[in-house]
Amino acid sequence: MADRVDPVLTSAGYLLLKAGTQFHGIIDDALRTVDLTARQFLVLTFAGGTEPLSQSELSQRLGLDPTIVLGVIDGLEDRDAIRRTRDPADRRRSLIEITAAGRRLYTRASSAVAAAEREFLAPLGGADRKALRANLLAIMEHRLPWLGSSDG
Amino acid sequence: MADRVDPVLTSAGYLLLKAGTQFHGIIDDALRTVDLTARQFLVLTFAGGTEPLSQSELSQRLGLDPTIVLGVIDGLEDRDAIRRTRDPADRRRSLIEITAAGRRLYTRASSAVAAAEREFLAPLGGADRKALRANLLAIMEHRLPWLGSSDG
DNA sequence: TATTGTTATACTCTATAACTATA
DNA sequence: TATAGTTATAGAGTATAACAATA
Repeated sequence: MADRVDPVLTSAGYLLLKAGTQFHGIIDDALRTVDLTARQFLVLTFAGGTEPLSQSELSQRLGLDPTIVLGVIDGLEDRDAIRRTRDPADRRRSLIEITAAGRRLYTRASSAVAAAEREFLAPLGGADRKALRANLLAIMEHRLPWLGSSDG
Repeated sequence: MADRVDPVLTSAGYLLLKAGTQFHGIIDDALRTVDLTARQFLVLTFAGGTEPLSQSELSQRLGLDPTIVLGVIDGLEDRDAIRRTRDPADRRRSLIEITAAGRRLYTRASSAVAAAEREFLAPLGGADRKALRANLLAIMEHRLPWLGSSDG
């Protein structure tokens, strides 16, 4: 099958590209029900982590320009989902923490995202889903160093 | 490992998102050696297919606005990589065909892309690479209908 | 002198609407 | 009347550079 189609169009790389952009659109749609963008959702995810992050750390992990992160943070702060606190140890840095309201929002948002992911991966059986995740993790682990594969 | 990281950040969906955007950057870099963008490369790929496509068909397959496709086509035509021909059966449509020079360019470009893909997938062994591609194909097949899984 | 966060500005990219020609 | 392609324009999104506060 698909013999008359250019091999590029069935390559892992091309499919990865298309899967990424399509899934991005899908979670944006799913998150619209809680009035969040994918980008805001990710900021909220990082803000809910164990250690508070500064804005510059956040921009590194998101792979976004600091000036863009700024706007996202402003929006989430206006909605009382996150809070800025000056770092006492270095008063230049502002630490981003999630609020109680932000946590409630995040709970609703992440269940919407999880549902969208389930639907997106529906063509795969359980074993294949697991294999896909493991393979993606193997590829991306060293590109997302803060996943912290082995530091105490 | 990674127990202190939010489950969202190790989910298949999130990894897919990051893999997609990072790989996009990687092929843009790789294609810079032949002075092409990822988008131009894909247009060239479709233009080199068995049947000539119109601009509107092209925009459907690329998932891009027709006005954007227009600009890409203009650029590739200026470089004599593709050629516009009026469809004799419907003189409103302009069919996009690849030229001989375009084919030479495509050959160089696709080997650059293939090398980038090999490097990107390097953490995976042969069996895992095959599994990844098969899983992505299973997910995307019905979302990329022109892959034509079974039409004569 | 370097860095964090911020603001203001310019630039690129994308989408919208209007137009021509074909059907 | 509807569609393919084109053009012009407006809008969103992004990056660049300059500034204030802190180190």
